[in-house]
Amino acid sequence: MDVKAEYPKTRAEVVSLLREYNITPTHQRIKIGKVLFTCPQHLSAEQVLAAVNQGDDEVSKATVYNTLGLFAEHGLVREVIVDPSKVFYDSNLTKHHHLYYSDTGDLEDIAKEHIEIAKLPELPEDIQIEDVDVIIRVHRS
Amino acid sequence: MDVKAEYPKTRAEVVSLLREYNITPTHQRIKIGKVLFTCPQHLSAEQVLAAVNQGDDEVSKATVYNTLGLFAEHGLVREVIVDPSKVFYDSNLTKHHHLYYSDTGDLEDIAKEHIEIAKLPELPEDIQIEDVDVIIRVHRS
DNA sequence: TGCATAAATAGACTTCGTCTAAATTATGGC
DNA sequence: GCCATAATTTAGACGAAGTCTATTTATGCA
Repeated sequence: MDVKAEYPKTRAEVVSLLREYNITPTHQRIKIGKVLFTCPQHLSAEQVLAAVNQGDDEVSKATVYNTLGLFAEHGLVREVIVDPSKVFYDSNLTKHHHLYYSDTGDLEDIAKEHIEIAKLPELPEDIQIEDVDVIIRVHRS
Repeated sequence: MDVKAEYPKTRAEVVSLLREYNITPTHQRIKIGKVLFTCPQHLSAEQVLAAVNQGDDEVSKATVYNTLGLFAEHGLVREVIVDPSKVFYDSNLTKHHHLYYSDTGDLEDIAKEHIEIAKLPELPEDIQIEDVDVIIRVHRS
């Protein structure tokens, strides 16, 4: 199920990843993909925008937001909603959970092996589960 | 551990609830408390602001935000971060989890009995857990 | 190459939330 | 009750994240 987890990804690898997920590879999308898939990480849209535009203005704000939304829709990145002020895009394609430091805003992965959900509620037939997010909110004492 | 779960709460009950949680009861805080504790519910700050100011302007925006933040700090309400565009304040004081309909934005409670977390990761000594949030994100098919 | 469609863009705009400095209200000592 | 002091509230300016619109540019297919 999990995608081949090799980082960083070359331009060609990003292109095939996009194709695999039915996303037409364009100049901008590849650029954004290369940033995201440097390593498994959590980036905000603003951070991606900044990273992509090192030096010259190459990709517009609208495109970054559109692209991240598109990637998330197609399952290429995961939206992580833990910070009330911004959403993070997670380029770790394996299933996992999150540890959030509310004092610093740091976000870390927790491998799925470390959390076991033994029971889930039964849901009506017509309901599709998108995700089961477990977020452990902590702070340093 | 769970607080007496009676809704709606009278003015006097809200006042003692505030006192119990070491919050000086003021006119505005009581008014906001009465809105929140009408029943167990999820309200955004904007919704609380609107509810409190039915008719005349009685409580300012700044006070609503300050008060909700204060209530959350003291454990009187719980901040629920599921919607990237706003935070919900949950007046259900019992432990529970959440079901979020990403298509409609609806948020429902899941009683803690329906989800069992069998294993949690070990965390460093100096880390305090604030909350373990489980959010099931769904949509109607 | 030409045409139709998809994608990208600048920048105005919206929304949620924060901040500041002033005004109001409560509190405690006398 | 009266004053000093502290706590709370306030209006409205401000900020940040994200959306929208109208236009331009790129892409792909015949």
